[in-house]
Amino acid sequence: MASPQEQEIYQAIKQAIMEQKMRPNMQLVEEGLAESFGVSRTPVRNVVRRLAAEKLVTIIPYKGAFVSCPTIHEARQVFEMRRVIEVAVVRKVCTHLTDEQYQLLARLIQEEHQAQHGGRIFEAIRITGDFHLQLAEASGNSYYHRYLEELVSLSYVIIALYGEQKTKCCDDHQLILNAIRQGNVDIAERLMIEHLDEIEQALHFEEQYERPLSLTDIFANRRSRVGSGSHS
Amino acid sequence: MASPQEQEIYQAIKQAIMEQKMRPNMQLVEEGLAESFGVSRTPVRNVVRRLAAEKLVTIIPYKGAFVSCPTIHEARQVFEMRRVIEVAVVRKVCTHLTDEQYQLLARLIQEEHQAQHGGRIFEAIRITGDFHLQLAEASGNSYYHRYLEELVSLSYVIIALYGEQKTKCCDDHQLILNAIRQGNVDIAERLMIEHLDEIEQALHFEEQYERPLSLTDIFANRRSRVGSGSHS
DNA sequence: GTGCACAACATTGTATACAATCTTGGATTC
DNA sequence: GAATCCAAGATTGTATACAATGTTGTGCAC
Repeated sequence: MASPQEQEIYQAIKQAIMEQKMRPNMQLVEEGLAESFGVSRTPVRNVVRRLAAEKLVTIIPYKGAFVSCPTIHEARQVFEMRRVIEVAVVRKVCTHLTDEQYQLLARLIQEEHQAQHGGRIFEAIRITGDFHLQLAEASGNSYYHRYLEELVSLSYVIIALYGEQKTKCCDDHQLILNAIRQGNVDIAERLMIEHLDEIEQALHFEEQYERPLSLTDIFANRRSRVGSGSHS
Repeated sequence: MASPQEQEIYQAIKQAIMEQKMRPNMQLVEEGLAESFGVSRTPVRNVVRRLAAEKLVTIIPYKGAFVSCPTIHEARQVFEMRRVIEVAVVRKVCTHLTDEQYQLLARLIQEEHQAQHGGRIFEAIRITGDFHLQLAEASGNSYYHRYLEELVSLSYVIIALYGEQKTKCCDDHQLILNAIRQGNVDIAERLMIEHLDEIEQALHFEEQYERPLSLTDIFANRRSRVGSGSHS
């Protein structure tokens, strides 16, 4: 759809965000990125706008593009949407999973384990997402995959913001895959919901943990205090 | 998010596609559009790419952008996805529809009736879509609305391709709204599914009605015949 | 007459230049 | 010393120019 050059830039920036090399609220300056990739601003601009359409970055007119910093509220919406889509995916896949697709998913789980044990944490996280996406792909409905790709990307950012760094939920995928393999629709659905709930509940969504990272929010209640304190 | 200028161009082109002023597979030439709107190619280009991200147009590199022409297969996927999302929307809205939201939806239904009776067919179609979108908005989860907006737009194109021009399903919306108002989750869900199924089944999805409009497809089986006929 | 090569054209892809807007720093005024 | 205004800088938004690519038409060879 887009030119191969743009596709490359898109993948690079997206991966940088997902691997937390670019943290939420960090600015994406077009000229800087253009220089890094050895191209002009034009293709970079297109990519940034595409990422904005996917809500991975937020554009403020005449100010700049920033890595999105989902609020707790938005994060909950993302996981709610994931539940809806992934339940539909699981239910559908239960009825017609080919051997080939099964093998692919099983291998992903194995790779995830290996990365986990090898301490390659970002690879493990990436593969975790790939499992969900591959499952969506197996459903045969491209919209499940398309929308889930967006939601999974956002999940990475959300976990970066509110999650603890350790990831453990490995067996869940295997259990889900087993249930699907056996065509156990209701069990597979239940397991998927529990799995997603587990991820969501591992996040620090209590108010005190909110990390807005936008300065306006951080110092929102300061104004009244300034001037009343004793500054030496 | 995008500049107001681009937003205007976006709305205009999108509406033109939805009102069938631009038919599937028609090319969107950037310079032509730019001239129409009195701007340069740059903002038009951004809009076209945005529409491509929404699958409303298809870009072929170095060739052009064309109004999408969903296949029967893709159309079915769109309606499957709609069912999943809209069922979730309806179930959620059942539990917390405010009076204000109810009034808004009731008024949309009324407007739809008026447009229908007044013969303003495209307005009626537009309002039909607005009802579904407004319902999604009432759910409070912006992702329902975001994705549904895409799917509803595509539905217009699909109906343009495979549907008959008469639209009748008016009472459905009222029945759904009543069920929601009464908090009847299961009935509301059933009605929504039936409603969407009705729309889908009103489409001519039999093979003989497929209108690909891409010339390669139209004349796919011609080659063998050429030369064997008697051309005077 | 048919098939192929090449050139002209149309259209998109990319780079660059300029305009619009926001932010920041300093000078001026009180 | 504090507040305000204005100018300089930084960054994005838009327009234009040029390069890459695909399409179409024409002429030549056979």
